[in-house]
Amino acid sequence: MMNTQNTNQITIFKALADSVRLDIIEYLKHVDREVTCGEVGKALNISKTSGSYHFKLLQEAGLIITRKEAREKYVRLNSVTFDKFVTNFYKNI
Amino acid sequence: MMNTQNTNQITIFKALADSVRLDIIEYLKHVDREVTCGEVGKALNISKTSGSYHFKLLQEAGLIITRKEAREKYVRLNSVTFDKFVTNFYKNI
DNA sequence: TAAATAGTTCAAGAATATTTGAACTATTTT
DNA sequence: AAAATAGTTCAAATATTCTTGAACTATTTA
Repeated sequence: MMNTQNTNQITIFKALADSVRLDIIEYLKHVDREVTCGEVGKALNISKTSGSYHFKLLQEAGLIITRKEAREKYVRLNSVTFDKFVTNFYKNI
Repeated sequence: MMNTQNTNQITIFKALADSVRLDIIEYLKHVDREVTCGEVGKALNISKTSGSYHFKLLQEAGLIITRKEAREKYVRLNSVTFDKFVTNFYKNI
């Protein structure tokens, strides 16, 4: 399996520069456990296709860790990357 | 004079999600003093118009402090905002 | 084994963001 | 006073990002 993770500052900032992805991150941070893409999508009202797109970008930026189990894909925040680059995370200040 | 500064997480991330603006920030961080837009533009090979656009976004995100003196506009990093939200800043990791 | 479920991929369309050049204001230099 | 310089604004062109639906793979359930 090839490594698709890209730990460039700009990749991370681009990944964070979208409200859908910030919603996802906020959700993952809040629940603080592994959840399926479907659960996140339902909770945040994101379509499957759009979710797939956004989870991919977050994963490529190294901001989430994903694991496929059978039909489902589990995601959780990658707190190593997240805490390294993101401080004072509040969606609204 | 109206306040155009917008301290939202997403505004900051969007401001950081562009290579021209990261170049500008890196430059300002490196020189560590007030410089004119013109100096930055020349050093980084950014056109006046494009520079004007990018400096505006950085200012609106609160990432730089600007001061107009006669013909020239001086800019410097706003380290309060920058240090609050950006840690481990290296353009390439 | 057929139907349902979870997620991906693709191409097209829509929305946003960036660049460009021309015209402009304001200031400084000649 | 004319020319040069520093920067801004605008609208048009271009580039990039995001959303959508259809078709797809793989797995699970009825």
